[in-house]
Amino acid sequence: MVLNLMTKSKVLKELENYIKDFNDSNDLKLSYDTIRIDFSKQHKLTKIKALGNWKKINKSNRTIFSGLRKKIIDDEVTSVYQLENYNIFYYNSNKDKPRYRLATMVIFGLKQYHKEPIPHQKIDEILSILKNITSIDLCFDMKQKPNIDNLKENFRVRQYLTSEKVKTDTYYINNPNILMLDRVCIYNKAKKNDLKGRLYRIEATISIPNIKALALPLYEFKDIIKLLVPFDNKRTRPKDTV
DNA sequence: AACCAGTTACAACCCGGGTT
DNA sequence: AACCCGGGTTGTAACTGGTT
Repeated sequence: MVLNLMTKSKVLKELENYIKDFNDSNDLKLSYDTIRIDFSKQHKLTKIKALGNWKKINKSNRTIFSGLRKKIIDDEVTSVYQLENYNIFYYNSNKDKPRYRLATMVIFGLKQYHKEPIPHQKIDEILSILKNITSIDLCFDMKQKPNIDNLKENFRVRQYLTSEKVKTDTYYINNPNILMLDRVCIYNKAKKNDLKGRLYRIEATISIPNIKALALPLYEFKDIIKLLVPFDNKRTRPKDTV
């Protein structure tokens, strides 16, 4: 199958414009790092497979599954495939048992400093086929150390412990009680990716029930960021944003 | 600009058989 | 038995073009 030249997919363009408008009018810098798309494989899979070489991933590979960032997915995932060496995966689901036709595409690592990003054309190709976005991760990067104590006054915050019960500087709000804002994660990005200097990331997982009526809880996310970062008086944005 | 009818595109649905 | 996937059909939203 010959891939024709594709223009940027409509859904991605609309999402980017939506975020850009918010950023411009709020003097903020939010970026999307992850895109997830639930889809039915029927009539879609042949086109998806034609995009390149898909490798089957052993389900016991924990690092891959943590990359998918979904709670309790083990039970509903039957198999995982990766597109070449890109951060592009789809996992087959058994949620619609006994039909086994649902899958979720996950494209992540779109806002990175230590690694070449996924070619934008690949993302466009996928979205031109699937024509939907089910959820995204938005992130806000900064050099200041986030003020977790301040956040604790307003939300139930959990500190991530390793399997040996060692405390880390990763924190979660697993249930922010905000419509469409499923989860917030705050972590030391520099440490995670072995970067020089200081870099912290605030990340929000946002579900998109209807891509045609795009309405993201961005003001709510901004309020959470404000709790974590001392804002400058004259500007609405932290001084040393990345 | 508003209306409608016919057409197109695609998601949703059921079926059934292949593979692990 | 659990998993995987294509064929075929149907419902419907989006688009097209002609008429008032």
